[in-house]
Amino acid sequence: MEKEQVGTIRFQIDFSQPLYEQVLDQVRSSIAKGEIGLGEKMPSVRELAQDLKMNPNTVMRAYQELERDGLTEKRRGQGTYVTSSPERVHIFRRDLAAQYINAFVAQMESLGLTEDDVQEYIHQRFIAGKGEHEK
Amino acid sequence: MEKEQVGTIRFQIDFSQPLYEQVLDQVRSSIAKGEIGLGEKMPSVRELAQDLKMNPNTVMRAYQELERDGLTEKRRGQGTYVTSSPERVHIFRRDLAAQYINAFVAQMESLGLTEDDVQEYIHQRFIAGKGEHEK
DNA sequence: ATAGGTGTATTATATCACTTAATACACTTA
DNA sequence: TAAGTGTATTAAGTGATATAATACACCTAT
Repeated sequence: MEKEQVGTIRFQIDFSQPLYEQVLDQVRSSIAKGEIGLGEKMPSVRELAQDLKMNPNTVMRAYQELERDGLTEKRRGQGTYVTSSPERVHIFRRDLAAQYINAFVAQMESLGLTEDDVQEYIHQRFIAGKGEHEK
Repeated sequence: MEKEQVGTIRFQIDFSQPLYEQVLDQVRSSIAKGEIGLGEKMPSVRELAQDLKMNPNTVMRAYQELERDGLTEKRRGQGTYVTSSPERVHIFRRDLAAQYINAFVAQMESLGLTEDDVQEYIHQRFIAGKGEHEK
């Protein structure tokens, strides 16, 4: 697993998934968790591409999706900035969470599991995940 | 969405995901929910391929994965049968559920959500899903 | 004005996963 | 023997992903 720190953002890139998708997910996560501050300047397309050893077009694809998410804003000739609106981040988090949950519940139902089963599993899983940091 | 009934199994095939994966998931679900009985005979590779309008090789790929799951057994020259072992089905359901949950919890944590957030969301989602049948 | 940094667009090329098609073989049952 | 099983092989086509090489319009600092 490639581990790279670019500005405020930590990246772990591998080849299990499309590169643009990994960049997208990890920047989304950094913004959602507040690891990158609101209004902060993002690395330029070329800079990030060079640091992550990938093509500028690939990074571009992730950046365009971030703007569609409402998480970033482009300023012509200047660069890309994290949105200054806490609401935008909140809305994004809520929407994506809903999307993840729908998919997850569908998976659970396809296995014939009930809500109680799921709640219990989730609880166990969160307990198990305690204290696991930077493994 | 293509809707096909083949023997005891209902299929809904589209082009959003790999075909072999959709076949795999839907047969897994049918077995996990007990919609196909233990020991029951599966449609032959060629028959299912014809009914679902896809290539036998594609169906084969799904069938081989099903056997690796421990959900089916092949009898040379005869056909493919659902396993007669309830334990196998149980183990499969538990393992796959754990896998789904790990991925899901990772997604939730990447959005900075806590266990309480998740439990509440799940609860709401299950309530919302009540009464939605055969839409 | 110029140089260098922004995001963006285009064209070409390469690779890989997925899918289909056409056969062929060994096995089992009627 | 004939028909139906799973399986294997080879060839071909398609689309998503990624890279490479350029080019352009915009902004800012020198």
